[in-house]
Amino acid sequence: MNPTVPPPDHVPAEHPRRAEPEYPHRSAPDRPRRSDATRAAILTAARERFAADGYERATIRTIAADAGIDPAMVMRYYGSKEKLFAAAAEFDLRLPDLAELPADGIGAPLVRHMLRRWEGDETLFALLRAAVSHEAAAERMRQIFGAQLAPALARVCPDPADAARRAGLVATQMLGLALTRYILRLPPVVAMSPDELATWLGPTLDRYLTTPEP
Amino acid sequence: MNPTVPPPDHVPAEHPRRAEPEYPHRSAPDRPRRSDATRAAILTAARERFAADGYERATIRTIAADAGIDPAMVMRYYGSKEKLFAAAAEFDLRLPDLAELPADGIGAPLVRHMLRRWEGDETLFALLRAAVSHEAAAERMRQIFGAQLAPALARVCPDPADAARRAGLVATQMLGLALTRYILRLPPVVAMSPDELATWLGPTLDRYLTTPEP
DNA sequence: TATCAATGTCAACGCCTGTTGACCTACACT
DNA sequence: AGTGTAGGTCAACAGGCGTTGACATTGATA
Repeated sequence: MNPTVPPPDHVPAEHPRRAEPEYPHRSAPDRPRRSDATRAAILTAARERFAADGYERATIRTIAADAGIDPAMVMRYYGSKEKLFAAAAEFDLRLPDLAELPADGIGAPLVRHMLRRWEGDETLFALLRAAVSHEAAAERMRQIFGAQLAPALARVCPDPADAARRAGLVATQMLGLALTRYILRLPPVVAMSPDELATWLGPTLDRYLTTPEP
Repeated sequence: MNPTVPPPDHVPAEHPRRAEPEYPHRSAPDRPRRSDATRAAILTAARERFAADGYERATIRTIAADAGIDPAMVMRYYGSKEKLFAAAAEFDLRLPDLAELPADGIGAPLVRHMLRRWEGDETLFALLRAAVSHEAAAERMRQIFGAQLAPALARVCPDPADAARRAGLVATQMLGLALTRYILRLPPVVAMSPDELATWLGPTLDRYLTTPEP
């Protein structure tokens, strides 16, 4: 034993093994990496699998197989299944500026926008399927609600004080639509066209947003 | 070899091993069995676990442990995890006769009834959590919709021809409420009282049920 | 060209799962 | 009293899971 070694009162640090190198010799840390294609393929496959199968049935192995790479690469680039999901479940509702719409007719366009968003991006499937039995995913949904939907709706609420409650009411209807149409696939809800749905649900949303406190 | 034995061209039947004995010597096949308490304990534990964890995270082993018995008993009495879920997910909405209510005020009582039903019986939690990533459970939800909700609502629809569509619209709102309040736990929705929710959502349901085709 | 980190491959680990078969125990009937 | 069967226990199986470590290959930099 060499008595000159530093005393062991320091933490052995994170011991990052071979996780996610830091590129210390590069000037721009966000420069494109040679592995970007692989990372993207993993993320795409992950979204597909999480969307189709939910969190627990989607496995690292099948995701890797879909992406045409080794399961170990998934661990290398994303650390764990949990973190892979967190990366795959990033989502932007892309809500338009609702103040530009006629104040009493926001509902129908909003329904149409959400239907397009659901049908064009499977990330929301992945999120909802996972959120139902996975607390981290549920937290992510609450976050999207609080950071994206609620603020956008607050701009068109007559009384900003209870804007959160009104946004919550809107969420019950919008998420219920997605659940019954895309996940449970209740036949009558599947059969209706986006325009029909907008016509029926639009006034509901308008009432939740603008009707004075009952 | 006895040549009088029947020729072997018959199917060896189901080969039920030791599954679910038939009680051939008893007169009443549905007489109470000595194992009824165990069966009930299994079913109760199964509902709790399926409700809390969803289909895949709920394991036969933990369910058996909750019930204080051996995992093999679960297999003996219910055959497989799939069949255990099918047994645990039996559900009756217990909808009242809606025709007895004032025709234009069905919505609010209906909301209150459904909230009571959700809070008093975890079976619906089990069903919804499982249905999102389990096709058999989704089919069960469609079945409850088609056999219980839709017929009850059809009795109060002005035009029975599109009663199914109106029931579908009601389902979007009711299931969306359950999803956001009990599963995702969106704070504003959790915070509202049953009466507040009935006041807000009641008119929505009334409109879906009674408004002329838009 | 030599070097070394980034990228990728392969095989295995420990754990947990649904399910099964062999084996006891205790009750209800004759 | 004796016997057959329902009820219950135990240990193991085969397979899948997330995850890891050792090793090979590639390509940009020096």
